[in-house]
Amino acid sequence: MMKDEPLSLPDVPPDRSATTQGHVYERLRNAIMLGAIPPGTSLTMRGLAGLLGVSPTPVREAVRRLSSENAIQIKDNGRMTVPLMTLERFEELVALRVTIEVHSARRALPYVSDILIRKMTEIDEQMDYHVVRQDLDRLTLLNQTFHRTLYTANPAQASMPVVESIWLQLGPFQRQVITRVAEYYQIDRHKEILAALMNRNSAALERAIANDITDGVLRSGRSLLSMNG
Amino acid sequence: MMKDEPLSLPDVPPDRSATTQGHVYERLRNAIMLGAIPPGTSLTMRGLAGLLGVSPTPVREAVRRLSSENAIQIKDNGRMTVPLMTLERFEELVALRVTIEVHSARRALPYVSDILIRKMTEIDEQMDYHVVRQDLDRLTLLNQTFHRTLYTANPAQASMPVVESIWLQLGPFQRQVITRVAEYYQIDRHKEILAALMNRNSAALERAIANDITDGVLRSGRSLLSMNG
DNA sequence: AAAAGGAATTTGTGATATCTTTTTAATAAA
DNA sequence: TTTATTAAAAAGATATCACAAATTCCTTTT
Repeated sequence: MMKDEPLSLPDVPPDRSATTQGHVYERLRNAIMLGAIPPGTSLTMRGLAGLLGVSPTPVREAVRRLSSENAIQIKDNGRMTVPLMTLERFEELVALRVTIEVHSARRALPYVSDILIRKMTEIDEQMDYHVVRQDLDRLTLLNQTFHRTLYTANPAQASMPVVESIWLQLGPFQRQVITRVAEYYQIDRHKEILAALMNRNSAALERAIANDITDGVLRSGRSLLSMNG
Repeated sequence: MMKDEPLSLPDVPPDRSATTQGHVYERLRNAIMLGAIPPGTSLTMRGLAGLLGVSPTPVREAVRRLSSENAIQIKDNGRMTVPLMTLERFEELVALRVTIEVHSARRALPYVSDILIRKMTEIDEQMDYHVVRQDLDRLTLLNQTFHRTLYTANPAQASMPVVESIWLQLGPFQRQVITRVAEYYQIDRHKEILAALMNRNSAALERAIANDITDGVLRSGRSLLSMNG
């Protein structure tokens, strides 16, 4: 059905004492998140194993994990793909992202310290730097770090795994968006978020988070999907 | 650390053409959801494999999936447990449940048909029946079916896996709550939900869903956790 | 009797072998 | 040339094997 391609997966820091399975998981996750595996590509256990230089066993385990996060779809015949994006699915994912991240931000706010705001400000400054360099992969990761830093301020938080899963599902498609739509990152929105944090203003924070996601992702993604039909 | 126990996992319909790994997953998932595996119990791959009469390989895959759903915790040494519940974690999970289920209900409403309401009414009637019989396992499953039926009315819905994951994390603890707190199921709330659906009243629906979760789960769970310290 | 040391067992992890199903290819038929 | 048929290759799934790390249990020492 689909032409075979070389498909080189980006490297990942040679994890210290991690298991092979864990390393394969990180590697695949990173590749999916950054769009290195085009949605629709047919993947095989043995193919991935060969590509990564390991046996099928750890690949199988890593893939199971990713399928539980809905990052990889396992079809009836056992073959796997990164799911294709549709306009409907996209809008659902973005709506869910807004709901959960607003929730996470609201519940993190009481735990936000000046030190944390400082840390987030530094991340935002790094982003400004990489925006100039047009380093899209780095920007994607830094943007996630920015949000993650906020949400995990809440020590008992239970929503982070959910957020990560949604990021992962949006990732492969996001990459297409970013590549085509310049000025993707709405840095202004990050500044809004930081301002709301400094004022400990929950309503403003929720608005800023929602706007950050909506403006950055929704608008550009929507336009790309409706172009392609 | 913890005394070994027989630990018998409830049976599960001998899935038709499912894989061993899939069957093990369903079996473990069911056992966790229904509280058959006491939180804190130390589990081993080979132990589970022996218990289920299969080799360690499919067990490993099933366990990886469950750990991705945060239903099983894999410790540094590779040993596994069903995570213990704390008051903080509990409140976070319930809050997240409310947020996501309200979201899911709101987005499902436009797709709700009279036939769907009829189906949900029938499920609710089954619950009334099992409340009398005090069949707690059946009630838990029926309650989930009731909610799932609503949320999946939205054909593009992306939140169901998240909801299922939260149910699974709440499950083992829920079971303790149910066992001790009689009259757990607030059937009245289900009637409220059905009424809101019939009126296609989104605000009322969101209120009913939130109340259903809060009254049923939060109150009783909270009391149990504060009793135990 | 309590603590410490070390061997034997158990366990997680990963690779390999085997079996069955699915794909792919090649060949034959129309 | 297109379609069917069938044989070969590849792939998924599971059990088993091998190995290193962790745990358990027994012995020895204090």
